[in-house]
Amino acid sequence: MNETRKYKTKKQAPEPTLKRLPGYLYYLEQVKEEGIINISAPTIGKELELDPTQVVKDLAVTGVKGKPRVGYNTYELIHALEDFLGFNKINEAFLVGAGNLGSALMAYQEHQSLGLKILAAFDVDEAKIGQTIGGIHILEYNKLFHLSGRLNVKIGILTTPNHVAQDVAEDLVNCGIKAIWNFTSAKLTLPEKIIVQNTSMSSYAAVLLRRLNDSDL
Amino acid sequence: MNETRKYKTKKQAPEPTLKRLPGYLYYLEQVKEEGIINISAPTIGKELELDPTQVVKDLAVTGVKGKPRVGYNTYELIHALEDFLGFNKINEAFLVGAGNLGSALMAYQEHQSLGLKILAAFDVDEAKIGQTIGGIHILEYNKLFHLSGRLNVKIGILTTPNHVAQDVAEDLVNCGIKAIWNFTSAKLTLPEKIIVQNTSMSSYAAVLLRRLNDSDL
DNA sequence: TTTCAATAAAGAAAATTTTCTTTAAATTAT
DNA sequence: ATAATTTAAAGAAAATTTTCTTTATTGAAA
Repeated sequence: MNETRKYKTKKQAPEPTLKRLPGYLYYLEQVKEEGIINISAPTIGKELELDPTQVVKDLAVTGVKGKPRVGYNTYELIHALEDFLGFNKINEAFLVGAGNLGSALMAYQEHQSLGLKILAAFDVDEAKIGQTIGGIHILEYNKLFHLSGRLNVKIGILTTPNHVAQDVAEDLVNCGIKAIWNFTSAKLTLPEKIIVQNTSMSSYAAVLLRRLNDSDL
Repeated sequence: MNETRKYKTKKQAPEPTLKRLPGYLYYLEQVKEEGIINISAPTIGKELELDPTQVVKDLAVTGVKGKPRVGYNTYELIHALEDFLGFNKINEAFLVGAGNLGSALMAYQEHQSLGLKILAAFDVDEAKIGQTIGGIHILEYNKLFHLSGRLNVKIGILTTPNHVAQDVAEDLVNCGIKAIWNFTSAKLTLPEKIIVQNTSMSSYAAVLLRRLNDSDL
């Protein structure tokens, strides 16, 4: 038994579960549109091609209880999921690196449904500074340090070239950023407390291409 | 024992391994730049914060053999990885949905290092048709059917709105597409043989936001 | 040479995640 | 009311992935 963790030992949800949760949320929103009030785990599982017990276990992390013979309350479940994931509050973020991928993410409106609000973007390229993409201003990189002092932004979106990623990440940490969404290929070495979410396109491409090459001999 | 698979039972690499491989590749390219000819698994592991035996197991899928006391040949390993992942050949793709995310991916040059070549993009929006982004032409959606007859494109990149994703995916399959890189939130129901790689930003956001909310109580 | 140390490879163990079973609860039909 | 059926929840088993051990090979040093 871990004495130091006697309280607050709500063992955090496993990553595979977390990754599936937005899928449930998206599906449930469709279901709600159809006016369905209650939905069972087997029904959800059938639609999303998941084991029904897996669905039950996944949804259990939100704390919502389903009723036997009835299922879950659609509305309650949606809210619990949004709540659990933090999608229904405004999660402010800074973005660094307004290149192709960066400006894409700025323009990508869908972030809003994740409650993600990019307050400002930063770049060192004079040509980009002053521009506005998707309603987000691109500011001079150095402004990051001033702005972060006034605002309490916790999320940094990293879309710089790989070779400056580590330096920028360290700057972000010094600016009080708690979590970094890393879109670069660089392996970031940062204090343990910092949450790093690596989202490298190449990982996905790797799986896709390999499976494809596997399939045709 | 599975008699039907006596030959060709090169059990395919596990997905976690595949997802790590591009990381090795990126790191090894840096190492090569520094003129380092041989590198050991423990060294790689230290840099990438991975267990050394995990590194050995991961790299073993490429078939490259390392030498005790010496390590792997950097050059050989890079090529084996590129080969294994299919990054060093041209993987032609069509993209459907030239919205924010779609045009971002078109502009995103880094795909080239994955050997991914987007031959053309398709959209139904008159305003977008005829435009060129990142050197890729946006064509009328219906042209997809003509073009696919002449070309032998196997990869489809799906960046449409969610509500048309299923229909477009089916069209792509009918056009001979073998693998779909799905950036939408829709759950695609397609023939089993079709390889679907779901890459939903919201899954990543979910993990990031949850971990962040976990950390500050 | 001969010994020693570092390391890849192969196999075993541990941890994690998914799937399977059982149990209990709740609604509907008889 | 009562029984039957569906379903969530909890626990067990299985599968997968990661980490740990052991073994054997290779190059360097004595």
